[in-house]
Amino acid sequence: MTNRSAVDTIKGYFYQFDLTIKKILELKEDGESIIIEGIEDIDVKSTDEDTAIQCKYYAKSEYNHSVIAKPIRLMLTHFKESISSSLPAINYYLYGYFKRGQDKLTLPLDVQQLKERFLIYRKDNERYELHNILDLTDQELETFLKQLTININADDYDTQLTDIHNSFTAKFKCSLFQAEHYYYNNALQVIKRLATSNSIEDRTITKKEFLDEIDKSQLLFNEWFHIYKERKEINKSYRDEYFSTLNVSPFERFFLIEVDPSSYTRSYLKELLFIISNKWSKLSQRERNSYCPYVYIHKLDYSELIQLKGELITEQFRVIDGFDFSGASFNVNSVLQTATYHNNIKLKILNSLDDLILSLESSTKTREIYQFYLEEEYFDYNSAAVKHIKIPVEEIKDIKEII
DNA sequence: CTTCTGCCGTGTTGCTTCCC
DNA sequence: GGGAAGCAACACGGCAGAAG
Repeated sequence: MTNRSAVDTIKGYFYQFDLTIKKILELKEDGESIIIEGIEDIDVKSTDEDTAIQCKYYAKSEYNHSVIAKPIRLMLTHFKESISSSLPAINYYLYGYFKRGQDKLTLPLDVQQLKERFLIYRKDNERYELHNILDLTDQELETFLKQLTININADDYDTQLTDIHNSFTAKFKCSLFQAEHYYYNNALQVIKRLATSNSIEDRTITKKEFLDEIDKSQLLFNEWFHIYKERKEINKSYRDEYFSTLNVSPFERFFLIEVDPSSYTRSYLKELLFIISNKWSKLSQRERNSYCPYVYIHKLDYSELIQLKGELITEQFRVIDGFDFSGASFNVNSVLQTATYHNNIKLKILNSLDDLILSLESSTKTREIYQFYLEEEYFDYNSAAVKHIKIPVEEIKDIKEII
């Protein structure tokens, strides 16, 4: 039970991030903006008005006046400050999710109810009346009520999240998978950067800036996305999306794998190569279109690559790399030769990105690139004819779970 | 309905280390 | 030796749920 509250607190945070994303998407004009943690949790600056939004997520508790009383008093305090220094009026929006008890609050509020339920409170056995402390007239409280919106029937966590995913599919004309793994993931990345910035300017973003920033093929490693979704689930959804076709077509598949030199072990990589070869080649005698996959290993030491290939050959696992004899230069036709039952080529290893590009350009078959990267993408191949899937992973182990 | 609890992030304080 | 920079320990406050 030690981390019980932590999990719920994190869910509360995510609820707030999601609401932020939702509010940005709801902005009408490209130039309108939001501020994270400005006056309240989220401040919306649209052309005609400003709204300070306070967000509460109580997954397991019941609504009570006292729960939202504090935020309302904070809002009233801000209201008082803004009228006494004659700042422009802003709207206040209290957005909350509760398990039950919403019927305790009847809207709209009148001044008397506002005082009784929210402004009169006790602390350390002392009775306080905030409207008197702040010296506000009933007329002013009336104005405050006009600027205040309370919504305690907010969407629950999952509904709100599904909502956002759907907005992304509509806006970017993409699949639900892409909405979640690309746009939502990138959106979290942007929100995270804003939320952890110090200055108000850095916590501000316009709708246009936001949309431009999340609409990139580059997908960065994002620890928040990994909190939101367990690594295993992420791997499974990648697997379901890209690697679960039953009838594997005889395409030229290029697997790009990045190793982390600090944690590299040869046996682990070899195991992965065996898995790739096994799953993505067809070399039976009766197969008319036999084939095997290509592999390029990023950041692997050159001498280590030679030793690795040597070991594979010793173990009767036939690999080719386009170099036919000692001293030869890279022969693209050699590496492109069809793998068959008879020549028993199980894997084609490309030694460099240059060899990879040459092979991609010279092949006339259907080509697919699967790039697995740790922190940053390392290969771009812009061709409408070639499917290029980029998948961020944390370690080689993840690739095994995905393919 | 209020108070308590565990957790987290942040700000403060006072000390050490480093460089001039 | 003095001042600036860095760092660890600590306290504090906010959060949501649970207990009282």
